[in-house]
Amino acid sequence: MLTPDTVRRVQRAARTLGYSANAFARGLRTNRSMTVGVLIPDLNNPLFPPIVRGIEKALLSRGYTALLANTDNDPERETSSFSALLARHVDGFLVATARDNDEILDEAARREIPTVLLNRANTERRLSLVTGDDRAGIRSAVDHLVALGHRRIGYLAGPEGVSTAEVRLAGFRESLADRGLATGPVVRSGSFTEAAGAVAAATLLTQHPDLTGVITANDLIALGALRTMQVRGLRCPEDVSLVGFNDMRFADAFNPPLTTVHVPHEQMGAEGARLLLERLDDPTAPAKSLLLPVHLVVRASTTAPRER
Amino acid sequence: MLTPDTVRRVQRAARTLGYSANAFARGLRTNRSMTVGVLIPDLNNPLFPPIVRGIEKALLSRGYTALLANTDNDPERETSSFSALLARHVDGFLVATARDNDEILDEAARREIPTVLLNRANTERRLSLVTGDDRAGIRSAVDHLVALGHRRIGYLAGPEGVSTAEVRLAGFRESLADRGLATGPVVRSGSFTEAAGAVAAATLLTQHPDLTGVITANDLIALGALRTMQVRGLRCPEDVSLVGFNDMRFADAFNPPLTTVHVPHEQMGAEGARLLLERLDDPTAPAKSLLLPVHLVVRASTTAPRER
DNA sequence: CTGAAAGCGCTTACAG
DNA sequence: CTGAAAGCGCTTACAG
Repeated sequence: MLTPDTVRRVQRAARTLGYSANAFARGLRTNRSMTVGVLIPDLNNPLFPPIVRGIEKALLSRGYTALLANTDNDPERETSSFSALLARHVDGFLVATARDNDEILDEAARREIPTVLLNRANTERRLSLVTGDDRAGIRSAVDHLVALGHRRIGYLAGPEGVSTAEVRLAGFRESLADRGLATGPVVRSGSFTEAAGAVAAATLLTQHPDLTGVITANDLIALGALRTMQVRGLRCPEDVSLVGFNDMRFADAFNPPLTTVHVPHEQMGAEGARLLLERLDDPTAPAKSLLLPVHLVVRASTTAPRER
Repeated sequence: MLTPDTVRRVQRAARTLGYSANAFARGLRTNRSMTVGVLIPDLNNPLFPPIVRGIEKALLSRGYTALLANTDNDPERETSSFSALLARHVDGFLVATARDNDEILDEAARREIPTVLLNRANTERRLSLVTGDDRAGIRSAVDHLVALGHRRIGYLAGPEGVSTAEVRLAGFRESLADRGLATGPVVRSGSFTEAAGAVAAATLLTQHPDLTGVITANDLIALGALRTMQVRGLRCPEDVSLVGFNDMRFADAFNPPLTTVHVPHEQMGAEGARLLLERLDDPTAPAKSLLLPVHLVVRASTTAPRER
């Protein structure tokens, strides 16, 4: 018979000696690793570190550790990182890589590993996910420009086949239609990067020199557009007003500070982790979609259109 | 007797069936996890994602996986993350958290877990490390301002007890002395952040309104200084020239684009991982210090001092 | 309620 | 050279 006192003394001894159960032996026996795989497409994009932070905070309190893999938007690295995580017996996945028709999602489903999507919409699968309300975000950007008096508004879209790009583009078209405005010109940026955004902006501004406002699918594309405008001697916002998306870190330090749609990324990570923990606790829990509210942050890159 | 052909067929079958050895069982037996713990002080600081990327690239090819922990510069989270990594039997540590007198380093040494420091100098321990050549970097910043004609140069230092802060500050004082200039005024920023940098810049510029040039211990502090100058109606570079450190992502997008010292962070991560792999392959390998070359990138935040 | 025993899936030292 | 056996350190089903 162990007295409570004995229990306490043993626990204290264990602590002072730095004992902790061997994770290998435990995992081998229980088939659980207390580990979650996190797939991030581009850690250098400032939108992702806050997501990772939210994830880590939510997992840590429950004794889980995040295994982070940065795929650099490279399908091959995505596959090999995914395999490495599988081999380490992660209990679940948080997936922020954004390609549609993703075979890693099929594989996770086949192995019945709980998976939650972050910052990307669902495809046909029944997976839990957390996104910002992209449609409402783009709508607030359109409303802002229209309220300032803009009527000729262009759009720099994200790459094809990426769900956030598609939702935001659809939101742009809908919002203009709802306002009774003709569909503005759209140019796709080849990727969510500054370089691709600069190229796309050059095309858009050359083909449509009459535009007074441009909305972009994310802040990096907006930054590329700023650069293109500068090269061409176009002033922002006097000649063209510009709106970004994400309110990523440093968007307020650009020249000019960028009007953009704020997305609560740290919360996104935390909520995603929480949804995953629910599934880990109860594998029969139903899939959920969480849509986080977003809001426009008005800075100096937008103003009323110049008279022409 | 297994023919080579049989071997091949078995291997193929294993591959198609998706077999991979159970990592728990292997770890239990071999006491190796093929896993490396990475401690990062602040993933939201753009200097760290490239380091992580370099680490991951170098580890992946050798079959190791990085377990990333972001400590938010919080000693408590550092300790708990470190314990979580220990419990997962990481084979080694890459440590970029920068507090001096770090008990986690003692603990790693006690357990004989190979450890490499990134972006921070050694304390008394005999550990391998990789840093940028901070001294030379600050010297190039001083030389640049002096060559432009500046004589009254101030310095915004990093927080006390952080090795990079101390080395760069010493470099500033040395460089001025070597140039035969009086030591310029120094104000410490409470942390390597924009907010703390803004506060420190306010103090420096109030106490020394005659300064024509300011060098900062990192780009975030410089960004805070830019903000303070803007609030006070001081123009950069016309009134005060400003130099950052790190050449972090987006330093070229600031207003004005920041003159700063470029540090090869991705290479830093990769070299650090390589040093760690050396130790893992041969625990008797001697400790090495790697000093990576840096260079000044001149942008629009520095110019010749105004006549007064 | 308690304690001994089996077994998770590997690797490796050892017998044949 | 080959193959069977032991054992890593846990957890848990089971006998007492």
